[in-house]
Amino acid sequence: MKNCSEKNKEHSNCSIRHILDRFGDKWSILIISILGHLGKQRFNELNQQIGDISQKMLTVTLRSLEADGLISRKLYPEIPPRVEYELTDLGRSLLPHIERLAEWAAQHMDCILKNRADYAQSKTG
Amino acid sequence: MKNCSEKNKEHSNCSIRHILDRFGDKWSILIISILGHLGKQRFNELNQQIGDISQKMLTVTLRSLEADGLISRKLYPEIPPRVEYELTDLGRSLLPHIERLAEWAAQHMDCILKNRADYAQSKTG
DNA sequence: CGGCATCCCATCAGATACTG
DNA sequence: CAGTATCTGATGGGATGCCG
Repeated sequence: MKNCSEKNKEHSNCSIRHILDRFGDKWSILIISILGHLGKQRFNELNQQIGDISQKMLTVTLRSLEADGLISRKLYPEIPPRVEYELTDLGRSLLPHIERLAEWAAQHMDCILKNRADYAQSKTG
Repeated sequence: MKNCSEKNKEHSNCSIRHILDRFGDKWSILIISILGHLGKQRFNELNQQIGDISQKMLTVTLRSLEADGLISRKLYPEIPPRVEYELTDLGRSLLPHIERLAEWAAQHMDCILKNRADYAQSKTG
Protein backbone atom coordinates (compact mmCIF):
# COMPACT_ATOMS: atom_id res chain seq x y z
CA MET A 1 0.00 0.00 0.00
CA LYS A 2 0.96 3.55 -0.62
CA ASN A 3 2.59 5.42 2.19
CA CYS A 4 0.23 8.29 2.79
CA SER A 5 2.39 10.23 5.21
CA GLU A 6 3.57 12.65 2.57
CA LYS A 7 0.44 13.55 0.72
CA ASN A 8 -2.09 13.72 3.49
CA LYS A 9 -1.01 14.77 6.91
CA GLU A 10 -3.96 16.94 7.76
CA HIS A 11 -6.61 14.29 8.32
CA SER A 12 -7.00 10.63 9.15
CA ASN A 13 -6.85 9.59 5.54
CA CYS A 14 -4.39 6.81 6.33
CA SER A 15 -6.41 5.17 9.06
CA ILE A 16 -9.48 5.17 6.93
CA ARG A 17 -7.66 3.61 4.05
CA HIS A 18 -6.43 0.89 6.34
CA ILE A 19 -9.94 0.15 7.53
CA LEU A 20 -11.24 0.01 4.02
CA ASP A 21 -8.45 -2.28 2.94
CA ARG A 22 -9.22 -4.68 5.76
CA PHE A 23 -12.97 -4.44 6.20
CA GLY A 24 -14.18 -2.97 2.95
CA ASP A 25 -15.05 -6.39 1.64
CA LYS A 26 -18.54 -7.77 1.49
CA TRP A 27 -18.53 -9.99 4.58
CA SER A 28 -16.02 -9.11 7.31
CA ILE A 29 -18.08 -6.49 9.10
CA LEU A 30 -21.19 -8.61 8.84
CA ILE A 31 -19.50 -11.62 10.41
CA ILE A 32 -18.13 -9.52 13.26
CA SER A 33 -21.59 -8.17 13.84
CA ILE A 34 -23.17 -11.62 13.90
CA LEU A 35 -20.56 -13.02 16.26
CA GLY A 36 -21.05 -9.95 18.43
CA HIS A 37 -24.76 -10.55 18.69
CA LEU A 38 -24.98 -14.31 18.80
CA GLY A 39 -21.66 -15.19 20.39
CA LYS A 40 -19.76 -18.34 19.57
CA GLN A 41 -20.87 -19.86 16.27
CA ARG A 42 -20.01 -22.91 14.23
CA PHE A 43 -19.08 -22.73 10.57
CA ASN A 44 -22.46 -23.84 9.32
CA GLU A 45 -24.30 -21.69 11.82
CA LEU A 46 -22.59 -18.65 10.35
CA ASN A 47 -23.34 -19.94 6.90
CA GLN A 48 -27.04 -20.11 7.73
CA GLN A 49 -27.11 -16.77 9.53
CA ILE A 50 -25.68 -15.00 6.52
CA GLY A 51 -27.77 -16.98 4.08
CA ASP A 52 -26.26 -16.01 0.76
CA ILE A 53 -22.55 -16.38 1.27
CA SER A 54 -20.68 -19.12 -0.52
CA GLN A 55 -18.72 -21.65 1.49
CA LYS A 56 -15.57 -20.40 -0.15
CA MET A 57 -16.08 -16.76 0.79
CA LEU A 58 -17.04 -17.69 4.32
CA THR A 59 -13.82 -19.66 4.69
CA VAL A 60 -11.71 -16.91 3.15
CA THR A 61 -13.28 -14.19 5.28
CA LEU A 62 -12.99 -16.18 8.50
CA ARG A 63 -9.32 -16.87 7.79
CA SER A 64 -8.73 -13.21 7.19
CA LEU A 65 -10.46 -12.16 10.39
CA GLU A 66 -8.56 -14.82 12.28
CA ALA A 67 -5.27 -13.54 10.84
CA ASP A 68 -6.17 -10.04 12.00
CA GLY A 69 -6.78 -11.39 15.49
CA LEU A 70 -10.38 -10.22 15.43
CA ILE A 71 -11.88 -13.68 15.81
CA SER A 72 -10.62 -16.93 17.28
CA ARG A 73 -10.99 -20.33 15.72
CA LYS A 74 -11.30 -23.38 17.93
CA LEU A 75 -11.16 -26.82 16.37
CA TYR A 76 -12.54 -29.81 18.26
CA PRO A 77 -10.88 -32.97 16.89
CA GLU A 78 -14.06 -35.02 16.89
CA ILE A 79 -15.83 -37.06 14.26
CA PRO A 80 -17.55 -35.25 12.66
CA PRO A 81 -15.31 -32.26 13.28
CA ARG A 82 -16.57 -29.16 15.01
CA VAL A 83 -15.17 -25.65 14.69
CA GLU A 84 -16.28 -22.68 16.73
CA TYR A 85 -15.63 -19.05 15.89
CA GLU A 86 -15.77 -16.29 18.46
CA LEU A 87 -14.83 -12.63 18.73
CA THR A 88 -11.56 -11.84 20.46
CA ASP A 89 -11.24 -8.84 22.76
CA LEU A 90 -9.89 -6.91 19.81
CA GLY A 91 -12.89 -7.90 17.74
CA ARG A 92 -15.25 -6.92 20.53
CA SER A 93 -13.62 -3.52 20.78
CA LEU A 94 -14.57 -2.86 17.18
CA LEU A 95 -18.16 -3.91 17.65
CA PRO A 96 -19.63 -0.69 19.14
CA HIS A 97 -18.35 1.36 16.21
CA ILE A 98 -19.99 -0.99 13.77
CA GLU A 99 -23.20 -0.74 15.74
CA ARG A 100 -23.18 3.06 15.53
CA LEU A 101 -22.72 2.79 11.80
CA ALA A 102 -25.52 0.27 11.56
CA GLU A 103 -27.81 2.58 13.53
CA TRP A 104 -27.01 5.45 11.22
CA ALA A 105 -27.77 3.22 8.27
CA ALA A 106 -31.04 2.07 9.76
CA GLN A 107 -32.08 5.66 10.29
CA HIS A 108 -31.02 7.09 6.96
CA MET A 109 -31.19 4.24 4.49
CA ASP A 110 -34.74 5.05 3.44
CA CYS A 111 -33.64 8.58 2.68
CA ILE A 112 -30.66 7.36 0.69
CA LEU A 113 -32.75 4.90 -1.29
CA LYS A 114 -35.22 7.66 -2.08
CA ASN A 115 -32.40 9.97 -3.15
CA ARG A 116 -31.10 7.23 -5.43
CA ALA A 117 -34.49 6.72 -6.99
CA ASP A 118 -34.96 10.44 -7.52
CA TYR A 119 -31.50 10.76 -9.01
CA ALA A 120 -32.13 7.89 -11.42
CA GLN A 121 -35.42 9.54 -12.36
CA SER A 122 -33.75 12.85 -13.05
CA LYS A 123 -31.42 11.08 -15.48
CA THR A 124 -33.99 9.08 -17.43
CA GLY A 125 -36.94 11.42 -17.20
CA MET B 1 -30.43 -7.50 -3.11
CA LYS B 2 -31.79 -10.22 -0.93
CA ASN B 3 -34.58 -9.37 1.43
CA CYS B 4 -33.15 -10.20 4.80
CA SER B 5 -36.31 -9.80 6.81
CA GLU B 6 -36.95 -13.51 6.96
CA LYS B 7 -33.60 -14.96 7.74
CA ASN B 8 -32.20 -12.46 10.21
CA LYS B 9 -34.56 -10.63 12.45
CA GLU B 10 -32.55 -10.75 15.62
CA HIS B 11 -29.79 -8.31 14.74
CA SER B 12 -29.08 -5.38 12.48
CA ASN B 13 -27.76 -7.59 9.73
CA CYS B 14 -29.81 -5.77 7.12
CA SER B 15 -28.60 -2.27 7.92
CA ILE B 16 -25.03 -3.39 7.88
CA ARG B 17 -25.45 -5.07 4.54
CA HIS B 18 -26.88 -1.89 3.15
CA ILE B 19 -23.93 0.12 4.39
CA LEU B 20 -21.48 -2.32 2.95
CA ASP B 21 -23.27 -2.35 -0.37
CA ARG B 22 -23.12 1.43 -0.56
CA PHE B 23 -19.84 2.32 1.12
CA GLY B 24 -17.89 -0.91 0.96
CA ASP B 25 -16.06 0.27 -2.12
CA LYS B 26 -12.53 1.59 -2.14
CA TRP B 27 -13.19 5.34 -2.20
CA SER B 28 -16.60 6.49 -0.92
CA ILE B 29 -15.75 6.71 2.76
CA LEU B 30 -12.42 8.33 2.01
CA ILE B 31 -14.02 11.04 -0.10
CA ILE B 32 -16.63 11.76 2.57
CA SER B 33 -13.85 12.04 5.09
CA ILE B 34 -11.83 14.43 2.97
CA LEU B 35 -14.81 16.65 2.23
CA GLY B 36 -15.62 16.59 5.92
CA HIS B 37 -12.17 17.82 6.84
CA LEU B 38 -11.38 20.19 4.03
CA GLY B 39 -14.83 21.38 3.03
CA LYS B 40 -15.78 22.27 -0.50
CA GLN B 41 -13.37 20.80 -3.05
CA ARG B 42 -12.97 20.87 -6.79
CA PHE B 43 -12.59 17.73 -8.86
CA ASN B 44 -8.85 18.02 -9.26
CA GLU B 45 -8.36 19.04 -5.65
CA LEU B 46 -9.95 15.78 -4.61
CA ASN B 47 -7.85 13.98 -7.16
CA GLN B 48 -4.70 15.40 -5.62
CA GLN B 49 -5.81 14.83 -2.04
CA ILE B 50 -6.40 11.16 -2.68
CA GLY B 51 -3.31 10.86 -4.81
CA ASP B 52 -3.71 7.38 -6.26
CA ILE B 53 -7.26 7.31 -7.55
CA SER B 54 -7.91 7.22 -11.26
CA GLN B 55 -10.03 9.90 -12.87
CA LYS B 56 -12.57 7.28 -13.77
CA MET B 57 -13.01 5.97 -10.25
CA LEU B 58 -13.19 9.47 -8.83
CA THR B 59 -15.96 10.32 -11.28
CA VAL B 60 -17.84 7.10 -10.63
CA THR B 61 -17.59 7.45 -6.86
CA LEU B 62 -18.61 11.10 -6.85
CA ARG B 63 -21.65 10.30 -8.99
CA SER B 64 -22.61 7.52 -6.63
CA LEU B 65 -22.29 9.73 -3.56
CA GLU B 66 -24.25 12.44 -5.31
CA ALA B 67 -26.99 9.98 -6.16
CA ASP B 68 -27.17 8.95 -2.52
CA GLY B 69 -27.56 12.58 -1.54
CA LEU B 70 -24.41 12.50 0.56
CA ILE B 71 -22.58 15.14 -1.45
CA SER B 72 -23.69 18.01 -3.64
CA ARG B 73 -22.23 18.91 -7.00
CA LYS B 74 -22.19 22.49 -8.13
CA LEU B 75 -21.21 23.29 -11.70
CA TYR B 76 -20.08 26.81 -12.57
CA PRO B 77 -20.61 27.35 -16.31
CA GLU B 78 -17.33 29.11 -16.85
CA ILE B 79 -14.48 28.65 -19.27
CA PRO B 80 -12.66 26.59 -18.15
CA PRO B 81 -15.46 24.91 -16.23
CA ARG B 82 -15.36 24.61 -12.47
CA VAL B 83 -17.11 21.99 -10.34
CA GLU B 84 -17.30 22.01 -6.57
CA TYR B 85 -18.23 19.09 -4.36
CA GLU B 86 -19.43 19.45 -0.81
CA LEU B 87 -21.01 17.31 1.87
CA THR B 88 -24.76 17.60 2.30
CA ASP B 89 -26.34 17.55 5.75
CA LEU B 90 -26.90 13.86 5.28
CA GLY B 91 -23.26 13.36 4.43
CA ARG B 92 -22.19 15.38 7.44
CA SER B 93 -24.35 13.25 9.70
CA LEU B 94 -22.37 10.21 8.65
CA LEU B 95 -19.02 11.84 9.28
CA PRO B 96 -18.74 11.34 13.08
CA HIS B 97 -19.29 7.61 12.73
CA ILE B 98 -16.53 7.36 10.18
CA GLU B 99 -14.28 9.34 12.50
CA ARG B 100 -14.89 6.91 15.36
CA LEU B 101 -14.01 4.05 13.08
CA ALA B 102 -10.88 5.86 11.92
CA GLU B 103 -9.86 6.45 15.52
CA TRP B 104 -10.31 2.79 16.33
CA ALA B 105 -8.22 1.91 13.33
CA ALA B 106 -5.50 4.35 14.29
CA GLN B 107 -5.35 2.80 17.75
CA HIS B 108 -5.44 -0.84 16.77
CA MET B 109 -3.95 -1.05 13.31
CA ASP B 110 -0.47 -1.75 14.61
CA CYS B 111 -1.83 -4.63 16.60
CA ILE B 112 -3.71 -5.99 13.60
CA LEU B 113 -0.68 -5.72 11.36
CA LYS B 114 1.38 -7.56 13.94
CA ASN B 115 -1.29 -10.26 14.24
CA ARG B 116 -1.23 -10.65 10.48
CA ALA B 117 2.53 -10.97 10.41
CA ASP B 118 2.47 -13.55 13.21
CA TYR B 119 -0.30 -15.49 11.50
CA ALA B 120 1.62 -15.56 8.23
CA GLN B 121 4.70 -16.72 10.16
CA SER B 122 2.77 -19.55 11.82
CA LYS B 123 1.76 -20.79 8.38
CA THR B 124 5.13 -20.69 6.66
CA GLY B 125 7.37 -21.36 9.62
C1' DC C 1 -11.10 21.71 -16.31
C1' DG C 2 -13.97 18.08 -15.68
C1' DG C 3 -15.69 14.89 -17.50
C1' DC C 4 -17.55 10.35 -20.70
C1' DA C 5 -16.74 6.11 -23.77
C1' DT C 6 -14.08 2.29 -24.94
C1' DC C 7 -10.88 -1.33 -24.47
C1' DC C 8 -8.52 -4.43 -21.68
C1' DC C 9 -6.73 -7.06 -18.00
C1' DA C 10 -6.23 -8.57 -13.02
C1' DT C 11 -8.67 -9.92 -9.26
C1' DC C 12 -13.01 -11.57 -7.15
C1' DA C 13 -16.19 -14.79 -6.27
C1' DG C 14 -19.56 -18.79 -7.58
C1' DA C 15 -20.00 -23.73 -8.84
C1' DT C 16 -18.38 -28.12 -8.55
C1' DA C 17 -15.74 -31.96 -7.01
C1' DC C 18 -12.97 -34.00 -3.57
C1' DT C 19 -11.01 -34.89 1.50
C1' DG C 20 -9.91 -35.74 6.62
C1' DC D 1 -18.91 -31.11 9.36
C1' DA D 2 -15.66 -28.15 7.73
C1' DG D 3 -13.10 -27.47 4.85
C1' DT D 4 -9.47 -27.49 0.07
C1' DA D 5 -8.63 -27.34 -5.08
C1' DT D 6 -9.76 -26.08 -9.55
C1' DC D 7 -12.13 -24.01 -13.20
C1' DT D 8 -14.69 -20.23 -15.00
C1' DG D 9 -17.57 -16.33 -15.45
C1' DA D 10 -18.38 -11.70 -13.39
C1' DT D 11 -16.63 -7.45 -11.78
C1' DG D 12 -13.37 -3.67 -10.71
C1' DG D 13 -10.55 -0.58 -12.19
C1' DG D 14 -6.51 1.31 -15.20
C1' DA D 15 -5.09 3.48 -19.76
C1' DT D 16 -6.28 5.94 -23.52
C1' DG D 17 -8.75 9.06 -26.44
C1' DC D 18 -12.41 12.38 -27.27
C1' DC D 19 -15.68 16.29 -25.83
C1' DG D 20 -18.08 20.66 -23.91
